[in-house]
Amino acid sequence: MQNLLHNLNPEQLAAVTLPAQHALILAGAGSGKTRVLTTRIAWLIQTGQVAPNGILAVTFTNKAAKEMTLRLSSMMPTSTRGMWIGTFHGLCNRLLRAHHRDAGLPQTFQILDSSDQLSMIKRMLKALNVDDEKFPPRNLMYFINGAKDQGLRASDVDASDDYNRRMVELYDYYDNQCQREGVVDFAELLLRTYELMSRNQPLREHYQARFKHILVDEFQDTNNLQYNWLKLMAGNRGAVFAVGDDDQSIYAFRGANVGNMSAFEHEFNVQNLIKLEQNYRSHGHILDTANVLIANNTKRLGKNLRTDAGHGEPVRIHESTSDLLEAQWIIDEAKNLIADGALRSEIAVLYRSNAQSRVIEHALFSAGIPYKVYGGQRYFERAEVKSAIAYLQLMDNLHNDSAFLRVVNFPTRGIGARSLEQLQDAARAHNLSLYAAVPHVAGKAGTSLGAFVNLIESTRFETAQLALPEMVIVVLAASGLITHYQHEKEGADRVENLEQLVNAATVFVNEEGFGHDAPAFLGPQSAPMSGAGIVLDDGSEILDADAPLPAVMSPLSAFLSHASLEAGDNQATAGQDAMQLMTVHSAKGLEFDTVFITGLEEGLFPHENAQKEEAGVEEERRLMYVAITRARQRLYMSFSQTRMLHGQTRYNLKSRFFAELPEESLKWLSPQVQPFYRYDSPKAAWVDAPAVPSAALGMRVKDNGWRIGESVVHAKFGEGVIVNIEGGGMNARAHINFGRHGMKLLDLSIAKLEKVA
DNA sequence: GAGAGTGATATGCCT
DNA sequence: TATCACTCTC
Repeated sequence: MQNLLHNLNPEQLAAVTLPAQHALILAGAGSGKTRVLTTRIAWLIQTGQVAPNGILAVTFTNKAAKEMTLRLSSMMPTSTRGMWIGTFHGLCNRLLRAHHRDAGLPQTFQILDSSDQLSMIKRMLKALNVDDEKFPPRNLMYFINGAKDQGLRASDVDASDDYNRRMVELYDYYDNQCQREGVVDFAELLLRTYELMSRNQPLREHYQARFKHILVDEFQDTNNLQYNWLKLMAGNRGAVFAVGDDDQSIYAFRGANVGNMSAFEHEFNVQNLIKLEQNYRSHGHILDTANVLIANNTKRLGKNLRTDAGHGEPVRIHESTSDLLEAQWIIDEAKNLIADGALRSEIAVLYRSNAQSRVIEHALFSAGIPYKVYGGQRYFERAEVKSAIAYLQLMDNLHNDSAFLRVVNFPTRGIGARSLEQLQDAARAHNLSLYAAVPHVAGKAGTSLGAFVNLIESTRFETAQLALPEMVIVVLAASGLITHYQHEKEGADRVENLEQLVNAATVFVNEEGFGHDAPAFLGPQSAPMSGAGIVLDDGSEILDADAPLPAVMSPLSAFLSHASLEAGDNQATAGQDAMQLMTVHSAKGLEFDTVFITGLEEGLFPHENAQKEEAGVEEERRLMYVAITRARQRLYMSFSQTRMLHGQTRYNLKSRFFAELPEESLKWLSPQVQPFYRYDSPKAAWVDAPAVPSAALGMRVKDNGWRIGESVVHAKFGEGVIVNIEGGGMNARAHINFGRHGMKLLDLSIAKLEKVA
């Protein structure tokens, strides 16, 4: 025990040893949040306050859940079995499998990922003859997910006008279609579980009695449905231990509601609020920079990080004349660091949007420095893997129309659009799934479709007794996928990815505790009821979702869930020591010795789409805060006067955030850099910025004395950059980017502009 | 049914 | 600018 609590600072210790009541832990960046969370669990168990199966720990990502499990098992002599640690979606999946009947789902229901969902919506709109110009599939998807995230079914949504009424109808139709096919989207996993628990009292009480302690990671990222889900699971017995950082809330755009933190405090009458403000990650100047910046936000719960590490190096700021030179500077600087012994993997280059990575990648590539870009395509999202998965899905659930359509003619087997149209008509006419409607299609189309059905049937028969990995092998061959890609000229990688699926299945079966001989198909074996089950109103007893996985779902169903819920690593191929490139969003939760924050320009960071409302700018500021706090020892920030974006050169002002940083922690590296557009030194421009297109170099300068790219000051709008000049002489007018005041068109002979020295 | 051509479109992205 | 989804053509 002493061991366990050893080395905790007073705040951490206080948090870990709080009584069994609701608690809100404000955990700053680098303050040992995960440590507190895991130690709390270990402490609760070791002091005998709760049995492992009384613990429910919820995270957002699989990575976080794994990390937590890993740390716990190294911390505790007893195993972590019995505890529920997982993502919201993973836990809901488990509950829904165990209670699929009560939830109104088939045992083998399947999970749609976002792309499946979108194609499903497109298909539906086409079938309903809806104008997809007027109702873009993507918008409908956001509409549906947004509603579900609020806990609203179609019948709960208020539709004020015709357009929304139609959206609601489509939402309803979509839900029905999902139900017919036995598929659920991500939001549905949560909503369905929420509804199940609200409706079914014995079930609810069973789990409420069981989970005495509910711990939530990244609480600031919860949406309203997740918040209510937690409330429901806690009932009035469970103690909720919520850990989060309002200053790191950067996912409002996908429904996260920071307001849940203060709502939690009030609604749960939280008596225990603890702030973890001791930072173990960053040097002083870096931390000061973060603190001073975030203090500009008005809506905060209030928190200030401190460190025992010294000031360290100042935060270095670099200005360049073009994005190309910015990239070059990063490389020069990184080279020096590497020469001084820095690990490449400890150098991260962060940017606000993905489009910015290209220039940097190019420069790194030319310089021969290994690098990794985060955020690429993940394993289970690859087209060939999705197709293989679709065959498996179809075999597990013949009514999954999405899976059917994906593979019915892939590899091609002569089933064209016309045949499918007939099939879809037949399916609609008889209210059947596509698969079931095949016998209703006559003629040639019927024959070729029948052949496909035979293929699926015979493969099912052939694999009925096989274990999952063997089944995958058979399916890969029988489907013709392997052969198809073997004959394609660039198909070698794809064949390899497909073969990888067998490994993935093997690993999965072993890790999840299915016997490795367990037939993939076998439905759940009924687990012995030892009074541990849940007794329903009618006296019948059902499984606790805690029953061993094989009792809850077949290996195949489990594997398919896994493929949807964990699409795989988001990281580029691992391997050698390489520099790390990623967006600020994906850097959350990571840390590096050296961090470059690039593209700090008005319109980019803060992003122009966020500038309209104050809430948007505050979120951008939090994003900047996240970026800064990733750095341990060295932090660089850079911006560029010009940048190529969408094929156009943009002239940006430096980010407003610079004005919010503490000057004493900064070191401006390039005060001497002459802007290439300096009126009196056009020559220097060519030396500094060879990449800038001629139009930008003031070729259009007229006798009005102003040129494109020049910085100006306006009495009312402040500092700006001339982006374009129309006309000449007395009629000259200039488009000027005034950053937060936006783009203005000013008459040069009237507007009182001053040059920036 | 594959490949060329077109045109829209371009924050952030976990499950 | 570059990508992607989708349509058109042979």
